[in-house]
Amino acid sequence: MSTSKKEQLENIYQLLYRRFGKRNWWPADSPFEVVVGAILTQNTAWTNVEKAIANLKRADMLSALKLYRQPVSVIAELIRPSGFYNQKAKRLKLMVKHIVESYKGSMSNLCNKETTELRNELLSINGIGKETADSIMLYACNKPLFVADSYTYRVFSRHGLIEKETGYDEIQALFMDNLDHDTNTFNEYHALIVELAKNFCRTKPLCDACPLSDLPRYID
DNA sequence: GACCAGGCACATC
DNA sequence: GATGTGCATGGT
Repeated sequence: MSTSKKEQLENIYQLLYRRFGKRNWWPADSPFEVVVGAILTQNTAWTNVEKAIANLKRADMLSALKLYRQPVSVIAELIRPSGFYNQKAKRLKLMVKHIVESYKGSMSNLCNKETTELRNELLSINGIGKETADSIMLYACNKPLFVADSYTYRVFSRHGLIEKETGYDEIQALFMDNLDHDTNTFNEYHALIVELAKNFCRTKPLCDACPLSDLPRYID
C-alpha cells in the first residue's frame, strides 16, 4: 500500500511549513506591485527585480495610471536592472493599458472578474504566460490557483512525483486535483517551494541538492 | 569569465 | 507539435 499523491503532497507541505514557516508572500505593498513584479521576474533573479521596483517607486511611477502615460522608453530605463528591459517595458505597458482601458486602472475591478474568464483574458495579453497570469491571479487577486514554476518542476520531477517531461498544466493539475482549493494553501505552498530552492538549489546546477526527500534531515 | 535566474513569444522545421 | 533562439542585468 503506497502513499497516495495527496498524502505525499500534504506531507511535503507540512515538512516545508515546519522548516520555513509562513512566507507572507507575495513580497509587494499592493496588488499592482504584484503585477509589476510578476512581469519583471520572468527568467530573472528577484534581487534584480527589487532594484527595478525601487526605481519605479523612487520615480513615483508604481501605478497603472502613471505608467499608462509614460512612453515605453522611459519605463525601460527605470526597469533596466531587471534585465530584458526593452521587452519587459513593452509587456508592462500592454498590461497597464489593459488595466486602465478595461478596468479604469483599478486592480479590484480586474480581480472582480470570474476566475476562468480572467485567466483567459490575462493569457491573451502579449507577454503574460501561464505562470505570470497565475501569479497575478493568486497573489494579487487571491484566486485559488497553484503557480507551477520551474522550481516546482525541478524539485518534484527529481524526486519522482512527476514525470520528466510534464508540462505546466499537468503540474498545476497535480496540485489542484489533490489539494483543497484554498487560496492560503496555494499561496504558502508555492512560496515554500521557492524558499526550498533558494536555500538548497543555489550552488548546485540543475537542483542536484534539492533535498525534498531528505527534508527531515534538514528539519531535525 | 562562465553560469544562472520565480518566462514568454516567435521563427522554423 | 516540437525544438531553438532572442531578450539583458547582476550575483556567485
